[in-house]
Amino acid sequence: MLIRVDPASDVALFAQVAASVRTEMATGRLLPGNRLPAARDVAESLGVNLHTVLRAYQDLRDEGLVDLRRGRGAVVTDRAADLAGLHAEIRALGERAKGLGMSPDTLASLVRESVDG
Amino acid sequence: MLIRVDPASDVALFAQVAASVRTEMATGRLLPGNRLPAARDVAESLGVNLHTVLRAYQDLRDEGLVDLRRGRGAVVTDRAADLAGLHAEIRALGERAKGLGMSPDTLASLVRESVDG
DNA sequence: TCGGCTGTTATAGAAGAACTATAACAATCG
DNA sequence: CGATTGTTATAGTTCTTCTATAACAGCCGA
Repeated sequence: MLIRVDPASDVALFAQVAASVRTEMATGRLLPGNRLPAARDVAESLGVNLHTVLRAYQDLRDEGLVDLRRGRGAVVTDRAADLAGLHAEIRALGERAKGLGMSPDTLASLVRESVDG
Repeated sequence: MLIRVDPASDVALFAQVAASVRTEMATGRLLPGNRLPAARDVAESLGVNLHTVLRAYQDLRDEGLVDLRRGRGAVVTDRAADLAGLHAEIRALGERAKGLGMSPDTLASLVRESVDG
């Protein structure tokens, strides 16, 4: 479970945590049934507050990617497999964009509007 | 030039303006050499502040998508064609994600990490 | 050249989001 | 029971966003 965070990024900390987890799911390093590390552990290892990590976990729950229960932790749901199914396509797009020198923001913005538009 | 803005969105207003412009580029409705509407006009028609629109224009400039000069306005650069080149692929990915009931945030997050990762 | 249009810069304030800190609570599990 | 885990509550600080106003400086057409 690799969770990276860049305090200098313009992306909010909690969003970076959630993004890290999603990527772990998409790449198959985090499978349905697996449990995420305890929020308190992640918070300590990243040097951020407990609530920052919990906010990320709750976002993932709202997306249906994890089940949250006190005492039990955060468990990856079957829906996480959907992310893995898109991984190859996403990676191909990312490589093309990178080859054009396109910024992450630019591509992410286009993709976002492409989904809700 | 369609520039939409949703005050209730969690995406910042200036980011929504920039996203609208990028989408116009990607779909070919805004071509290299075209001039963007004056920031003051956009601000008035959207009911937002001049600076909010200018922040969007400056982000687009930082991405190399427009040239900004006082008195002349914001002119679309050749790099905007790169966006159009990715349009079909982005649209296909967006449709697949939409079919899975995936949120714009989820997909945009995965794509963002796929570029900088 | 003049006048209007354009982005640029400066300043300031209000509002909201993000992050932190602490603490108590409640479900789960060994 | 006791440790672990997410949940909720409260509060305060910091940062970003958005607004408002005003003056400035480059560009262009008449």
